[in-house]
Amino acid sequence: MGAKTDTREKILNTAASLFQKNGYHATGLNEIIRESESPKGSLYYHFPNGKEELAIAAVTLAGSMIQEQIEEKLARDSDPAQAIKHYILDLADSFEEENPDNQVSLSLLALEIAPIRDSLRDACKQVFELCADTYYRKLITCGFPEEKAKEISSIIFVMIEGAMSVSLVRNDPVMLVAVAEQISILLNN
Amino acid sequence: MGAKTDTREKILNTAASLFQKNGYHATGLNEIIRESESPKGSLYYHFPNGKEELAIAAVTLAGSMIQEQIEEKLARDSDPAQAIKHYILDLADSFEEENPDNQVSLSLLALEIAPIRDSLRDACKQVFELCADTYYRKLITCGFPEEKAKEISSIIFVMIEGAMSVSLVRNDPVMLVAVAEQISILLNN
DNA sequence: ATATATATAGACCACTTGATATATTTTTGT
DNA sequence: ACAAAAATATATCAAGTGGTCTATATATAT
Repeated sequence: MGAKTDTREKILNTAASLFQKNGYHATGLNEIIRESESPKGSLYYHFPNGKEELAIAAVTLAGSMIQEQIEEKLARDSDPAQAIKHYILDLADSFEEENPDNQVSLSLLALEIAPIRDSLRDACKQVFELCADTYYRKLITCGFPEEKAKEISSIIFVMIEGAMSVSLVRNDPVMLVAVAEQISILLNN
Repeated sequence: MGAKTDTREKILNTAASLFQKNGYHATGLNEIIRESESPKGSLYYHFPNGKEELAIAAVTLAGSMIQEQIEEKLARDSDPAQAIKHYILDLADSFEEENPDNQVSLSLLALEIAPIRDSLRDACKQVFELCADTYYRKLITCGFPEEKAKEISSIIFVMIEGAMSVSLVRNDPVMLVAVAEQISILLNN
C-alpha cells in the first residue's frame, strides 16, 4: 500500500505545483499525468471526482505548505513587525526560484476555482483563513489586543497576496519590498 | 464603416467583460461570439491574431475604464485619505452588482495572460501603471512629496487588488471595508 | 453604376480536453 | 497458495478548443 500513497502524492504534488504556477484552467490532466509519470487510471482512482477534487486537494496542500513556511519564518524574530518584514523580504529574494516551496501566491488558483462550485470556494476560504490566522497568532503572542490582531492579520495577508500578484504580473519583486517597508507603520498605529 | 466599429466594439466589450469576470482560459471564443452575437469571421477580421490580441485589447479597455472610475471617484473628496477610503467603500457597496463598470479586479486576467507572451505582460504592466498613477496624481495634487506619493500609490493599488481578490474568493466584500479603514494610517505616516 | 475594399457569415479543421470503460497487474489477508 | 481488493495501465469517447477557409453581403469611391 506504500505505492498508493506514493502515486497519489506524486499526482497531488505535481497538480498543486502546476495549478499554482500556471493556473487551473491552463493545466490539463494530461500534463499532470505526464509530469508525474502516472497513468490516468491512477488519477481517477485516487481522485474519483477528477479535476475538481484534485483542485481542492491541491489548494489545501499548497495552503498548508505556505502556512508552515510563514510560521517558521515568523518565528525567527521576536518583534512582530520585524518578523513579518523579514518574511516578506525573503519572498522578494527568492522570487525567481522555481522551487515549489517558494510558490506563495494563491490568488490565481483561488480566483479560478472558487467560482466553480461551493466546495471549491470553501476550500479556498479555509486556506486563506489558515494563512491569515498564522499572522494573527504571531500578533497575539506578541501581546497585540485581539481586535487589533484580527484586523491587522487580514490586512497583512491581503497586502502580501496583492504584492505577489503584482510582482508575478510584472515579473519583478520590488512591490514586495515596498510592502515590507510599510508593515511597521501598520503595526505601530 | 459605422458597422465596423459597432461589431468590433461589441466583441471587445463582451470579451473584456467575460475575461475579467471568468478569466482568460475559462472563456472560449465561441462564448464571446455567442454573447456578442457576432460571427467568428468578424472576430478574426477585427482581431487577426485571435484570442491573444483580444486579450491585450480587453485588458487595456478594462484598465482604462477602471482608471476613469478611480479618477472620478477620487475627485469627490479633497482630502486624499478620505477620497481613497470613499472610493474603496463604494467598491464594497457595489460588490454584488454584475455591472461591468464595477468589475474592478484585474488580477485574475493579468495573472493568467502575463506569462503567455511578453506583449501580453507589457499590456498588463501598462494597465497596472495607469491605475497606480491615478492615485499618484491625486496625492501629488494634494501636496504629497514625490517620493512618498510614488510609494504610497503603489501600495494603495496593491491593497485594493489584494482585497478585491480575497473578496471575490470569499464572495464577501468585508475585506474591502477593512482595507478602507487602513488608508488614513498609511497616508499619515 | 460599377469596381473595390470592408465586413459579415458560418462551415470546417486538427487538436486537446476531462472523463469513462475495461483489462491487467500488484498487493494484501487468510 | 489463493482469492479479494487495491492499484495501474491504456484505449477510447464526446464535446469543446482556437483557428482557417471560402463565400457572401455591404459599404465606399470614382
